[in-house]
Amino acid sequence: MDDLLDPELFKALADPTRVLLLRCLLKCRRGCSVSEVAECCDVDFSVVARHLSLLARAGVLEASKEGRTVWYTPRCEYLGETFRALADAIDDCAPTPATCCGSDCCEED
Amino acid sequence: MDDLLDPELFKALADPTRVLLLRCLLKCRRGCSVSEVAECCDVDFSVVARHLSLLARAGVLEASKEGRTVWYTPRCEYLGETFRALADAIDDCAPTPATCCGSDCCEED
DNA sequence: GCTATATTTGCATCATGGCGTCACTATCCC
DNA sequence: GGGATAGTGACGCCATGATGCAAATATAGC
Repeated sequence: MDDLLDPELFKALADPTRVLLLRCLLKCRRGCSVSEVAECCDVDFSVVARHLSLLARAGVLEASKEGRTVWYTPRCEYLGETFRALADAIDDCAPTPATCCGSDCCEED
Repeated sequence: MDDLLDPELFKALADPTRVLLLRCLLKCRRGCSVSEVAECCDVDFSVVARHLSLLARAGVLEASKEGRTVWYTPRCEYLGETFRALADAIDDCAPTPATCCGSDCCEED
């Protein structure tokens, strides 16, 4: 759980522009170059390039350079697994019949 | 998918302090007051109160006032469902055999 | 080498967000 | 009512981050 609730991943997905770009790439169902993705929204090209680079660094996208162009692809498998594991972990914390750890409930491991 | 990839939810989970508080509440497996949660970390009490309020506004926590104290509980069911639906939606976008929409791949609905 | 194309990087600007302090409100107990 | 406790709200400070522009880098084709 402590690994799954990773602020860094959420930070990458916390910006509307980045989410827009990711949605674009997900719908695309194939690798897209920076130039292609940049057509999704009307921010500057350099901004798109930076956002994609950040998403790749966060593990959301995979980047593969081919000549002058960089192809970005969503890491669907990783993302799917991560969010599903997170969902499972959260479910495990669901309100069972009064399972309370008492006053030490706030200790970190 | 467009609803599931919600920057607002991710924004709420993008701060390390907030994630710490949420982890605390998840481990707790019961409602906690602001004061209790505030013992998790060493930021100011008012900061914790603000973070919890924000998490509640984002749908991550549920708040219920009882006298002077406010009890915060993680919305496990909502969160579990949301992340699982997100995982499913992402899986659906996984690289099937060369399913490409051509040059219009970046259109928004 | 020269030029065009694809992307990255540096810089300045501006907005957002996290934090602490303090004042305020609400509620409980005497 | 008066004092203590629980939480909220209003500021100001500071760090981070999103953006656009322009220069720099990398690579392909000639």
